[in-house]
Amino acid sequence: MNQQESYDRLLEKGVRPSVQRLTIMEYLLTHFNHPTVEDVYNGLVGQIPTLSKTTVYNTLRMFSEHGAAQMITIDEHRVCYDGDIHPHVHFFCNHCGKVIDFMDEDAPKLSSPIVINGNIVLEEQLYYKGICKECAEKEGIVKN
Amino acid sequence: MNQQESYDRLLEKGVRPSVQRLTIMEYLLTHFNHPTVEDVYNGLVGQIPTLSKTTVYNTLRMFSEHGAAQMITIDEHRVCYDGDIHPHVHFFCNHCGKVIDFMDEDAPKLSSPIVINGNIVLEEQLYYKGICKECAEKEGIVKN
DNA sequence: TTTAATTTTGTAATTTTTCCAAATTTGTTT
DNA sequence: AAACAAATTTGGAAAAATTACAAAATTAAA
Repeated sequence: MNQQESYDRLLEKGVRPSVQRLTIMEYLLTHFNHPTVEDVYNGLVGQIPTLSKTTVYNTLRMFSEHGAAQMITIDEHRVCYDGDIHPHVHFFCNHCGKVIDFMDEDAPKLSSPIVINGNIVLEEQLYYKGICKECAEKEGIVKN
Repeated sequence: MNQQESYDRLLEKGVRPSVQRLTIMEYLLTHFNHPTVEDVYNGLVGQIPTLSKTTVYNTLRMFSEHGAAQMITIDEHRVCYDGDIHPHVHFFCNHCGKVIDFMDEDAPKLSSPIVINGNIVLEEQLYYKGICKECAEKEGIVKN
């Protein structure tokens, strides 16, 4: 499916490909539900039985360092990742812990590294927190 | 010092005051360096020798739920808190892990809860990541 | 096809955070 | 102020997430 795309993404971002790295990237490019390390591991250990959780940790962190994926730390409990590296806003539901994309909202887009008071800005993120539609309906909060 | 201010903040945000809560709020209002639970605990255990770390965890989380403090989760390792609840941008240094305020930058300000696609937005945060001035100079990256 | 370099693995350790029941404190009513 | 109820705090133990690290496996280079 997204093998080629995964490969391209790694090369483009200066990440040397390997079986594990390609597979993990492919997972990100077919699962845009902001998976955690646990999710990625569980999703791939059937395919790569020897896969180590450490590898998933290292690889995802490395992807984010190379800009090949986005690290999302809104949830105080777990880090999750996003294969979509276009600027977009994230919404975190305080009730169910789900992260959803707000594509249509204005997201800050950093064209190139900027310097503010001597501090080098490499990345910016905007997120919202609140109660998602499903939870709001379930809880009977029902706001429109 | 900030006793009165601490007291007012708690009342204003609907948090029932107690010795521990007042002391913790006072700590936040005199230490704007984005302290972690650990920092707050260490800073106060001299004053309140029986202070429990659990209390600090519970209290800070509760403050943020009541809007009496901001919870910051940029650092994947530890949550930190900000007694400054005015909208402002945070900058996180990838090298030293420090969080600094960017007061002059445009921060998104949520006037009242808004609803996007049925999702209720209660809070929004914008942050930058990069390399702080000190680290940049130390590392010889020196960009201007 | 050796040798070197990189990557992966797996276990153990560390760190952060939560759980929970007992103890304490606070507030209320008499 | 004494007794009672409610809320808060405490501390130790447990859970969850993440990292360290050295050995094993894989890949690249010579």
